Amino acid sequence: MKIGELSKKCGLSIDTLRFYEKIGLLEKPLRDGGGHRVYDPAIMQWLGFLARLKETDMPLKKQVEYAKLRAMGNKTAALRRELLENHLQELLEEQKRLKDNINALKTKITIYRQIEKDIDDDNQHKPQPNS
Amino acid sequence: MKIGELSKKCGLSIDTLRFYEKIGLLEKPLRDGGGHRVYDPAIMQWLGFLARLKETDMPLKKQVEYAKLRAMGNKTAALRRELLENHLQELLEEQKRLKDNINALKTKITIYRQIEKDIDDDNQHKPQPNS
DNA sequence: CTAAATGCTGGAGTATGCTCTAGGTCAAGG
DNA sequence: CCTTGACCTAGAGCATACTCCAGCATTTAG
Repeated sequence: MKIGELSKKCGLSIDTLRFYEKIGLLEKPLRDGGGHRVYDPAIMQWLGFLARLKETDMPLKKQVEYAKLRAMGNKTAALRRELLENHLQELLEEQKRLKDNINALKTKITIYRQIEKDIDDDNQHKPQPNS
Repeated sequence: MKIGELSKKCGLSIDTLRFYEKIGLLEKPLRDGGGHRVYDPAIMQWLGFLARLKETDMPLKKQVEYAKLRAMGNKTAALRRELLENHLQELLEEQKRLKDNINALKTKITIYRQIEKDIDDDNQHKPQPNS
């Protein structure tokens, strides 16, 4: 699979794929006779996992850290698990913050509804000048 | 209240306060004889609200949009409510995504525990070379 | 065989959200 | 009076995560 095809399949731009390779998130793929990258289809699994990490806003640096451990094989499983557990902790805290913020926002919106209602009430008492 | 004091009270750096003023997130404060900014303590409420929006990753552009409406008075209450309701929608979606990602991460971590266990089991059968 | 499409590299550019610097001015204590 | 600390402006610089560009090589369809 060449880079254009992979790009279409995984939804990342060609530039992004090359960028990810440059920063060490993707292993350097084999090259064909003309020097073009040739990807093993198995890279899709990895890209899918990276997409998960990305969706949770894990910074690229941490993703790269993870990738480096992964490249070292099964013996780094414990370290990788720790890294993911730390990240999970952060996500759980984020979830808590998000809940709080959603509640605060709902309250604020309720207040706005009240303001709008008050204005309406006011208009009923004092009809507008142009009416 | 001068900028240094406000900075300490609200937790934003002096530079950030000036930056927020520049982009229109904070109204231009009065100045004293020497041209130094003098803030009304009421600004703390506004900064508190902005902190909420920031915590939910509302981009500064949107915050500025909100600030502009706010500066126009109560007649923009409905528009501001809409803006907040849109943002709330996004947060609810974010909450859903976060939940999914947390579950996926938990699964992944469980898999790692299994790998670690397998390695351990393996070591029991084939004691290490250096033992 | 050739033209269009695809790929290559290195490096510059972009957007966001600050953060820092240079080169001053202003205010308060010793 | 003079030093020190807080403040001022305009503009440069930084981290993150891409995104685009120039200029050239390779591949593929007709």
